[in-house]
Amino acid sequence: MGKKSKSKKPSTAMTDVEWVIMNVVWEHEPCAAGTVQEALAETHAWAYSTVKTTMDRMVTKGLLTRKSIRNLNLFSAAITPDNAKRGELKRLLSRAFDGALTPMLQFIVDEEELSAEEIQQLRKMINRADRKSE
Amino acid sequence: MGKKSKSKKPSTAMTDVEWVIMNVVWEHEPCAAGTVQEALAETHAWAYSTVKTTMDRMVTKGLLTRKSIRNLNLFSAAITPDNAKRGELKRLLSRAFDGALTPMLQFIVDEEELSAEEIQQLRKMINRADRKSE
DNA sequence: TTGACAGTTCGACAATTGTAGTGTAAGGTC
DNA sequence: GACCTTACACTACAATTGTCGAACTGTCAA
Repeated sequence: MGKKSKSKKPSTAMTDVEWVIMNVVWEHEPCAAGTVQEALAETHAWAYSTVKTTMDRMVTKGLLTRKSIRNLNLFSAAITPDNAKRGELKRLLSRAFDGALTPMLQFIVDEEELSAEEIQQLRKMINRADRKSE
Repeated sequence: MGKKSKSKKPSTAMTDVEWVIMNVVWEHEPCAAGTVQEALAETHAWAYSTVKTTMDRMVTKGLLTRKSIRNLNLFSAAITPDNAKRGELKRLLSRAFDGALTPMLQFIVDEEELSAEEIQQLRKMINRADRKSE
């Protein structure tokens, strides 16, 4: 079969806070809690312990993995960005669009008032996908 | 200006359970908690009080409105399906795609392996949107 | 009037989430 | 060796969420 075998893990749902942290981890992994906290200092004034606690919990949930070297904790993502996105998309799809993709696309196209440029790009994407799938 | 003035209310985020209930309310509003509970009996074995409590909380959150007649509570949605979808989409967008629409569309087109038919439909949507926006 | 019902209100409880303080162990610096 | 800085582990706590049971209250028919 030509299908890529994708997302096996249900990629546990993430809260907003977790997404914020996850995004930083993807960018810096493997990284310490302090690194993440500093990276977020501008946008989120979270105490070190807040970040750390959340990250520990994310390990428990299987969102991150931890590797301890001496007294240093290095965290890495346990799921890929694509996996996470896929999960999120799927959740949105089933909650709000009864699981059907086309209506969702319809909604976006109708509601989001795409700019001419966006439309252009989208058209290109489609052509590419089309060529690939035939 | 030509833009429709849309979504003013931030349409509070809804949990999964709330979405399930909301979907039923949209279909039956105005309706009693019992109606909702029955409608969901097949898919979710929730006790009446579970449904009722959740709906009461949704009123507090501004997701539903309540009108009491005697000892009957009739609930209605305080937000439209479109509003809710828009909110959800927006949240997804900012969490997972850094707020950018095109990358998200890109992701969907790439990852979701659209069928030839879906592609066809999408193409149609775009053409329509395109014509409208010029 | 008395049930049988449908619907209501209240309170409860465990789990999860958002947020952070505190005390402690490890490592580098003079 | 005495210190200071880091990063850690542990604990805490209020708010929100998912789930109900129990007890109370209108209604309507026998």
